[in-house]
Amino acid sequence: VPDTTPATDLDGVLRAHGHRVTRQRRLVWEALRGSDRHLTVDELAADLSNDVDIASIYRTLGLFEELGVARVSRFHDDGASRWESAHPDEHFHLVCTRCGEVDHHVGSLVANIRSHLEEGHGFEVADVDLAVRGTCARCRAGSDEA
Amino acid sequence: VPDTTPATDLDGVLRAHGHRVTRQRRLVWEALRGSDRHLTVDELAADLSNDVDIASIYRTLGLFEELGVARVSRFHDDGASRWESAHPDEHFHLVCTRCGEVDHHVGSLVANIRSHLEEGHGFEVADVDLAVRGTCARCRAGSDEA
DNA sequence: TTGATTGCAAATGCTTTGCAGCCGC
DNA sequence: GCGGCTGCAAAGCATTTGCAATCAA
Repeated sequence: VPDTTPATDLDGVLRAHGHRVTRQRRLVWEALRGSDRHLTVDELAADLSNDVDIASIYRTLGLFEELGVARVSRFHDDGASRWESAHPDEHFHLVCTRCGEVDHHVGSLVANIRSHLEEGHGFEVADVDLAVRGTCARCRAGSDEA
Repeated sequence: VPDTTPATDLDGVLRAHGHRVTRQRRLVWEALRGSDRHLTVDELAADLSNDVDIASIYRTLGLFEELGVARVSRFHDDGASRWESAHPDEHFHLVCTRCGEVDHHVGSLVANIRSHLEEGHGFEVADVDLAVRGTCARCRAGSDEA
């Protein structure tokens, strides 16, 4: 299910902030958008192995995050960050500890959290990062993927 | 505000699972419980510098997590894990990106998330990890801590 | 042309691991 | 005494950084 995100005009965003449009940035962007999964830097590097150096991938992802077009999470305990292109709908992550799958769950929940905190506690919410670990329906049904 | 957590019988928990009670495990446990903050391993190591080797701190924390008496989070983007003794009330973390403080927010929200997912989606929830980044009320009031 | 950006390689920092000696049981 | 634990030092990995060459504007 590639091309999850509505077409973001990467070139425009870059130029609007005074950054240059480079082949590498376009490639990283396409790799991010072309996947429906959360990608580790290693996975991105594998995709782009001969085209973009891993150091540039890191720098590019950092820039994308700054520009608000990409998002990181660290919900796996293997120490590796996972990236996705920024999604317009706020969502949270369902992490299955059995099969490793990470699903998005879109709903009003994140908005509820925001307003709850803004109104009740004077906390100005910038970013809600909600990860739920557990066992997904598929894994619960079939005992495992033996 | 030390001693946040109700007295957990560490010795009992360890023995119940066939682990040995050692001086180091007691010391790490006291250091964890004696702080109201989330501690990095470095901070723990500083507290216990001449008493417990850092490798043993890592191993001990891993064991504590397995036993359910300690909890890790990685909501700071500095790559360092932060530990706290397991709290009986489910809560989520308010991370102020201005002053770095991490507050707990206890409420029904986590329970809501649980039931929402269990009932609606067949997802068996093991662990809810909710981090909200933003600016705390104190930092919003006084411009900064200059 | 010019300075932002890249590639390469070295370095950093957190965390893990192998192993000999130690200590709880 | 036995086997689990610890300390020490040496890896392991993900990520960052210095620097000369490259390329977008």
